[in-house]
Amino acid sequence: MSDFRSPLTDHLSAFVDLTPADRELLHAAVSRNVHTLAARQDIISDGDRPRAVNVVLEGWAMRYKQLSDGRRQILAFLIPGDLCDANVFILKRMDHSLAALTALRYAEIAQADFEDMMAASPRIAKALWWSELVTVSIQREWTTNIGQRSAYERIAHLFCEIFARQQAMGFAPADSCELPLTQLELGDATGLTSVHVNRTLQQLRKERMIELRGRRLQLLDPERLREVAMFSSSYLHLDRVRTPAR
Amino acid sequence: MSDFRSPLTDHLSAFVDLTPADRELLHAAVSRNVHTLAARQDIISDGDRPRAVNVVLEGWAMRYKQLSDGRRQILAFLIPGDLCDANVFILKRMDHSLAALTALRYAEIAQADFEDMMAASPRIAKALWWSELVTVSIQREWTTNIGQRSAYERIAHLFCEIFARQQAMGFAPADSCELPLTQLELGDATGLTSVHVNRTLQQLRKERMIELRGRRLQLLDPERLREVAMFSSSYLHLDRVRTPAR
DNA sequence: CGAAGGATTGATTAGTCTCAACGCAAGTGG
DNA sequence: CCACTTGCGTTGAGACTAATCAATCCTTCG
Repeated sequence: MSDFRSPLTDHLSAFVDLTPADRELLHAAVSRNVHTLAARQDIISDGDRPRAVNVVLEGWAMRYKQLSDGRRQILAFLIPGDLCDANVFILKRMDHSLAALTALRYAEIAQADFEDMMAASPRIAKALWWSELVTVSIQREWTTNIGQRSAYERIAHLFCEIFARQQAMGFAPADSCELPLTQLELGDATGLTSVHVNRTLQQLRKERMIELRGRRLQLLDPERLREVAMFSSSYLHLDRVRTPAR
Repeated sequence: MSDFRSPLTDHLSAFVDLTPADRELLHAAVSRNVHTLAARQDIISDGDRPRAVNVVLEGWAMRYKQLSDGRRQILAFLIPGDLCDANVFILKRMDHSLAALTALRYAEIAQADFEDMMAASPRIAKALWWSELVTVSIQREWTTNIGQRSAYERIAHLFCEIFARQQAMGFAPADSCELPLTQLELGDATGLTSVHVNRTLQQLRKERMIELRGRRLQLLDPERLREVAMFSSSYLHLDRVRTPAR
């Protein structure tokens, strides 16, 4: 029975085979200090001293930066299983904020627990670093997305990524996935206005590539979507390493 | 006499106090395997298997991504002392490329040496992670820069960053620094065409904020430049302020 | 001296933003 | 249960930023 599954173990399993002991460790770490938060509340704000490693358990969160004149850039979407900032302790202050996008459940892992866990299991340590490196890789892809692609390609690319990540976590049945974002949020993530996001979505719909109802994204033609987005999932590094689980 | 100074020790000293033993370790790591490369040559290409941690010793390098249709996004500029990708070994394939922008001297640190060094000195380990976290932080700022700022603000911001980083390393006398980049490269870094970069530079010049001759950038009015760029150096996490090079 | 890469300029166009209004659905308080 | 509010999506017109295309000019360098 109890095999200690959690979003975190599922997330890390995309990269390494965890032993039952690993799972137990991770489960414990993620159970000690669980919080809930309403949508739109900050988990931690720009300028704060980092307290802990946060792990999303339920709901979506985001990383964002606000310019002095109010413009906001969303830097990342965090879905269940995602970690925020392994090793943030090293930095004295947050240079951006984390906030709940939906009602959120998340766990805080204290610095000491985090370090103990990495010391206790080389597999966990490796998986955590993998997760961290993937985060950076995604950030680079976002820079490229915003810097080089047109609005149309950009939204298509974001959708491919969001779908691929949820699929990797095993919670994307068939060709659809959750998308609990407003058009304003999509705009702040892609460097577009919500008005233009709206028109771009209409075009994607008209061309029968996507359907968007409620908080669900339906990919009607994933192949063509990936093509117009020039999407290749390699930057997500979803290649499993099979280390003999002992 | 030999106090084992190198661009790498200078870089890491922006964050921690290194002991003489630390410096010696770092110096050794960076001396074992030094390469030179002509401008425009790849150090390592997208899709390659990561070999080693690279450290820039002389000249500038860049991190970039190329879309399938040829568009290129420059993701980062690397100056002497900068490390490329601590722990890349964990990933199987590069998801972007590294290339020399100018004639380049760089060192390769083998995986084993890198890990030994981190194990041998907690200060070095911490400093290396600091460096890694700052890299990510800069990447997030670039996303924000491209996503939210106008061409004018964007170029101004990039210049502020380039200047601040060189100043932190102690090789920016007064209000000027190196800028060995073509307008095309500036464009690929900021998501603009070289033509528009050219016009934006003219405006910055006309307004007496910068001067740009040869491969040098002169800040005529750093204060105002920072203001229009909405630049705050906090994301560089230069917690320790360097004393000017002697 | 000629070639080549880079910078500059001009004219035109495309893509995205701005502003402003309106529609619709869900939630709230009386 | 209705009137009101609020948040989000949609639409239109017009303005403006940045891209495109195409020369031309400079500089550097072999």
